Amino acid sequence: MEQYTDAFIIKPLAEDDGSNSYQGGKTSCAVEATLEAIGGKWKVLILHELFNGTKRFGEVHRNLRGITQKMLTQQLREMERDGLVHREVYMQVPPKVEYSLTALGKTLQPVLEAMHLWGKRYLEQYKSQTL
Amino acid sequence: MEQYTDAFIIKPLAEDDGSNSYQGGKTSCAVEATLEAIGGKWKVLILHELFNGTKRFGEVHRNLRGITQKMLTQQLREMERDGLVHREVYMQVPPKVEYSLTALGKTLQPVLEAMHLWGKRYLEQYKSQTL
DNA sequence: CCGTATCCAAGTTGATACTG
DNA sequence: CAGTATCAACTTGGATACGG
Repeated sequence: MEQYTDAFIIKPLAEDDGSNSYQGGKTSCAVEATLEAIGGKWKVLILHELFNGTKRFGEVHRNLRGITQKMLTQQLREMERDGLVHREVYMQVPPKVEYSLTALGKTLQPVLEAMHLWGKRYLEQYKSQTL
Repeated sequence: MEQYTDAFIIKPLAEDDGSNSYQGGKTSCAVEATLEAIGGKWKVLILHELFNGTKRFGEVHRNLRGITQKMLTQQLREMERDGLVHREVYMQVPPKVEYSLTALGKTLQPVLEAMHLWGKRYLEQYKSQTL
C-alpha cells in the first residue's frame, strides 16, 4: 500500500545502480530526454505559438515580447535539430522564414497538456495561500 | 485544418500581448509553473525515487549516485517548499530523516508518465540515426 | 527581415571540507 | 547520518551592435 501504480517506472534508471553511466552527454532516462527537449525558459512558449499553426520568425518574436532575437533563433535551431520544428526559408528579399511543428513536435501535445493541467491546479491551490 | 485541438491553450499567455507582466518572479503560465516545479537536473529523478515509497536521505543519495549531498538537500528543500514532498525528522542520534511524496506530489504522476512515454519514443527514434 | 557576433550578468551545478 | 559552508566551473539568458 506504500507503493503506487508503476505505470511510470523509468526502467533504464532502475538498473543503473553502480556507475551512473551516461553515454556521451545524452541521458538514458526518457523523462530527462523530454525535459531536455522542452526545457529552458522559452521552448514551451514557442511550442505554444506553433501549435496555432505555421508562423514567420517576426510573428513569433512579436507574440513573445520579452525574448531577444538571439534567444529565439537559438531555441528554434535547437528545436529544429531535435526534430520538433521545421524551418522553411524563402529565398527572397526581404528574407522570409517560416516555422512550423513537425509530426514529432505535434506529438508533444499530450505532454504539454498534462503539464498545463497540473500547473493550473498547482497555481490555483497556491494562489489562495499567503506567499 | 492547420489548427490543432486547442485542449492545450495557455490562456493567461494568449491575453498578454503588450506588457509581459509577470507577478513577482512567478510566471502566470501553467506549463511554465510545472516546469519550475519539476525542472532542473535532479528533480524528476528524485520524484522517481519517492514514487517507490518513503525513503531516507541516504537511501535516495545512494540510488542517485552522481548527485552531491548539497544538491540533494537543496532540491529536496525546494520540493518541500513547493509542497511536493514531505520531510519527517526523527529526533535521535544518529539523525534520521525520511522523505515522501505529498498528495500534491503524487498528482505529478500523469505528467511524468506523459513525459516518459514521449521520451521513450523520442529516444527510440533517434537511437537508429547517426548522431 | 532575419539573422550573427561579442561580451557579460546571473543562475546552476559540482568539489571539497567541515559539523552536531 | 544528514546536513552546511565555501569556492570554482559551467550553463543560461540577455544587451547591444552589426551584416546579408
